[in-house]
Amino acid sequence: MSHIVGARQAQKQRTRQALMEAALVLLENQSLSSLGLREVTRAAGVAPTAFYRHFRDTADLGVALVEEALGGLHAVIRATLAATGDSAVRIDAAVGLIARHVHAYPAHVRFVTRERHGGVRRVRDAIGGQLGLFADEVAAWLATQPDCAAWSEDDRRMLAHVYVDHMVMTASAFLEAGPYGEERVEAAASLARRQLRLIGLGRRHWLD
Amino acid sequence: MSHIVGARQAQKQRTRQALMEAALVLLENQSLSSLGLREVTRAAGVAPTAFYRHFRDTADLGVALVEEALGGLHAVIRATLAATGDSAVRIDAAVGLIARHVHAYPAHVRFVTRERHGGVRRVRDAIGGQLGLFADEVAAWLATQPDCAAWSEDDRRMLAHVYVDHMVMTASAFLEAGPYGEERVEAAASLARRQLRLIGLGRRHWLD
DNA sequence: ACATTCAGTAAACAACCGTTCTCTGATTGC
DNA sequence: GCAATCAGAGAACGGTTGTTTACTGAATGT
Repeated sequence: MSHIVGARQAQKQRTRQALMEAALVLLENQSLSSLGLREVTRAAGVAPTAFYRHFRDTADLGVALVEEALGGLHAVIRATLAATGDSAVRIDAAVGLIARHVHAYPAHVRFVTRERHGGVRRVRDAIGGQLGLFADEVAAWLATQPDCAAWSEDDRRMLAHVYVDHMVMTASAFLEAGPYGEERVEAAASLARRQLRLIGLGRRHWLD
Repeated sequence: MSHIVGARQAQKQRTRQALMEAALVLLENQSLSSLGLREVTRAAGVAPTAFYRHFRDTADLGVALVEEALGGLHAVIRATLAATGDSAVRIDAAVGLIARHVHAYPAHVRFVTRERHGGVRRVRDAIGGQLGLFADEVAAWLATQPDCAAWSEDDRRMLAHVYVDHMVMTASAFLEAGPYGEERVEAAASLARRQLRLIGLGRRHWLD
C-alpha cells in the first residue's frame, strides 16, 4: 500500500471511524460521561495513545458522533417536507420514514436520545443546535403552507418545535419497542400517527 | 443521644438521605452511569464502605432517587386534575405548577429528564414505570370529562401520553431556561401554554 | 446489667483510568 | 533517492475505582 495518493489520510480516517463505531457500540449500555478513552481504543483495536491523534477527549468524540448522526438528516427532512400529499398520507410517510431510519441506525438514534439531556454539556449543546436547525427548516416550510401563512412567526416556530420533539420521541419509542416484537413496533407507529393527527387537527383550528 | 426510641434507625435514615442528596448534587454535571460509589460517600462525608449499608450499588441509589423525585407527585397530579375551571385557566394553572415545581426541585427534575433515556436500565425502567402511572391517572381523568367520554380507551391513553410527555419536556425547558434570566423562563412558559392550547384544539375536534 | 445487634470505620487488594514521553516506520513532498 | 512528516505503539506515572475483610462502639432487647 504505497504510492497511493492520500493513503495516509485514508488510513487515518479509517481508524477515526473505527473509534467512533466502537464508541457507538459501547454507548448502547452506558452514557457518554462514563465512556472511557481506553475502553474505546480497546474496542477499536488501537493503542490508547492513538486516541489523541483524532479527539481531544471523549466529549470531543461525542460531538463528532452528533454530526455523524444528525448532520446528514437535513437533506432528508427537506426532501420529505417538499413532497406533497394529503395530510393522512403525509403522516404515514413521516412515521414510516422515522421507523425505517431507526431500524437502519439504531445506535445513532439511541445515542442522540440518550445524550440530548445527558451529562456532557458540549454534546447536549451540539444536539440542541442540530434540532434547532431542524425546527428552523420546518418553520420555513410551514410559512409556505396555505393554512399557516397567516400565523405569527412565533406560532410557526412553536408548531415546528412540536413536530421536531415529536419526531425525537417517536424515534425513541421505536427504539424501545424494537426488541419486543413487531406488534410493539406497529403499536408505536399507530400511537405516533394518531398523535400527529391530533396535532394536525389543532393546527387546522388554530386561528378559529 | 441515648435511650431515644428509634435513634438508630433515625441516624441511618439521615446518612441515607445525605448519600442521596450528595448524589443529586453530583448528578447535575454528569450522568448516573458515571457516578462513583466513592465519589458519593466522599461528598456525603462518610466512609466508602458505609454505602453498602444502604444501597447495593449506584444503580440502586438511582432507583431510590426516582422514587423520591416522582413518588410524591401522584397526589399533586390527581389534585390538579380534580380542580375545575375553564380550559385557558387550566392551562395557566398546569404550566404554573410545573414552573414552581422545577424552581423548587431543580436537581430532582434534572435527574429525571437526564436518566429517563440514560445509560442505566433499572433506573430507566423505574422512571418509565412512574410516568406510565401518571398516564394512567390522566387517562382515567379523561374518561370523566364530557368531551372525551365517547373516545376509545386507546385514544384516551394516547392523549394522556401526550400530556405526560409534554409535562416532562416543559419541565426540561424550564430547567434549561432557568439560568438565563426570567424572560427566558417566561418564553418557555408561553411556548408551553400555546402547545397545550394546540393540543386542546386537537382534542376538541378529535371526533369530527 | 448484660449480651446482642449493626451503622459506620479502617486498611488493603487488584484493576483500571487519563496523560506524558519516547520511539518506530511507512507515507509524503521535493 | 532522501529528508521530513506524522499515525500509531509502547512503557511508565500517579491517582481513583469497587469490593473484601476485620474491627469498633453506641443503641438495642431482655
